[in-house]
Amino acid sequence: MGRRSDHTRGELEVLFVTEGRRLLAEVGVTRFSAREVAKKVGYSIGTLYNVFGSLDGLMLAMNARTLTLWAEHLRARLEEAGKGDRLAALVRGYFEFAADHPKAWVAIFENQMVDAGPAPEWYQTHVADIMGIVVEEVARVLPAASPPAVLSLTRSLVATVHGHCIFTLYRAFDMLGETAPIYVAMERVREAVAAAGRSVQQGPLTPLTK
Amino acid sequence: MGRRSDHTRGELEVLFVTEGRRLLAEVGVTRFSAREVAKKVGYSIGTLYNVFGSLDGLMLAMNARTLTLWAEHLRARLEEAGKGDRLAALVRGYFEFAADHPKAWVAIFENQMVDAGPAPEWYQTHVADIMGIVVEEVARVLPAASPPAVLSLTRSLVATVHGHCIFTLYRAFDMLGETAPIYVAMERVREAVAAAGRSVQQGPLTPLTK
DNA sequence: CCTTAAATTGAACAGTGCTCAAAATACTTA
DNA sequence: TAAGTATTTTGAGCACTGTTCAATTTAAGG
Repeated sequence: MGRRSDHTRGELEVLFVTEGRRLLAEVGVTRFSAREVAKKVGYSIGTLYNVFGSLDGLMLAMNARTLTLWAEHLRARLEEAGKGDRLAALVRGYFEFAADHPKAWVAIFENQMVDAGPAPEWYQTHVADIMGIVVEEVARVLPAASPPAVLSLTRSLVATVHGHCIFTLYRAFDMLGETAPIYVAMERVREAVAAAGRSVQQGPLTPLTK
Repeated sequence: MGRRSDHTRGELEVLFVTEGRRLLAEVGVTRFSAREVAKKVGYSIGTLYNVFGSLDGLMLAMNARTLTLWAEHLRARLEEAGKGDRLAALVRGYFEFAADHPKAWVAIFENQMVDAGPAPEWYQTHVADIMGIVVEEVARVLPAASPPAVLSLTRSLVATVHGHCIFTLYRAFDMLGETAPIYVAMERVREAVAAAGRSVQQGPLTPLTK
């Protein structure tokens, strides 16, 4: 059927994503170039567009790979933590991965445009996988909490950690003094979990959803 | 001296920034075009580059204007709050402004690149102004806290609210259920302030900086 | 009016994402 | 093996981008 003998379609995808992520890590999302990726892989731009449809398509595939690596990192940190403070391990894993792959990490979020439609289902699967890791640990810490409450709290905890993480990476508001952001984020998480624990055992004074 | 009689340099800056922000609000940061701005204002690209030096220069000027409007919005909300819950007013103001000017708001943060140097001082002034608003209110709620503790807590509170705000705007993790993000963010802020209040009155059990 | 200095211009350059007729390749059938 | 068919692969071409800078236009001074 005319495919070049040396690579199947699936191998091609991997090639483009791998080399694309290498370039992304070098130059960042703004100076990223599909042409450059194609050149490094040794195929033409046309082939890249046949495989991914658009730059956004390639970006999505690369971000999915990043999400997979991120999930692996989190699971590894959890394994290390064992029966210790597993939530702290997750927070540390969040920060560590962002610090180790800053350009790839911000690409995940910067690509999410404000008015872009929802991501395709296969991509949302990757997101759900990572969130599932956190949900599981939050549920473990709050065994008496209802599943919706666990989901809501998880979302809030991730948002909290994300805010601290992104401010650290962007060096925003450094004028407010050099604090240990991981430690501070963990404090916020502990407080939120403690508050949720109280409202679970004595009935919610203030409901989590308004 | 050869300036076109109808506009001084300062007026030109305002013209470009105003029209630029209009375009930004329409098309967002990714499809923004300096040429388009110049065309709408009625000057050539060359003039735009004489005034701002680069696209980043124009972007910075536009973001500075956004920060000013944001600060005005926050102060207005504070005035409304009077002696009520002023921190809640700030959280509401944070979310409201982001929701009302989504494209301009994300531009403030997306433009902050990972490896870009620090912003020029005149720009940092605008950032410091907004942070000053929050610092003042945090200090008001925790009169016994030391200034460094107030700064550190402020940074953490803003990061927390920012995380919830950006997740809402990006519709990230919507699969975890539809919660009221403003309310949840306010819960996190209340918990953090309460915890800080406790550690102030009975001496910090765990120091804020590690 | 002529000189001088500043402001304004826009063609030109190197790059981008993206398309799609044509070429190259492989598989199938005779 | 040769011809025919189906599928990849290609890359010039299009419309755009940010950026530069010699040339032009404009205004002020003498």
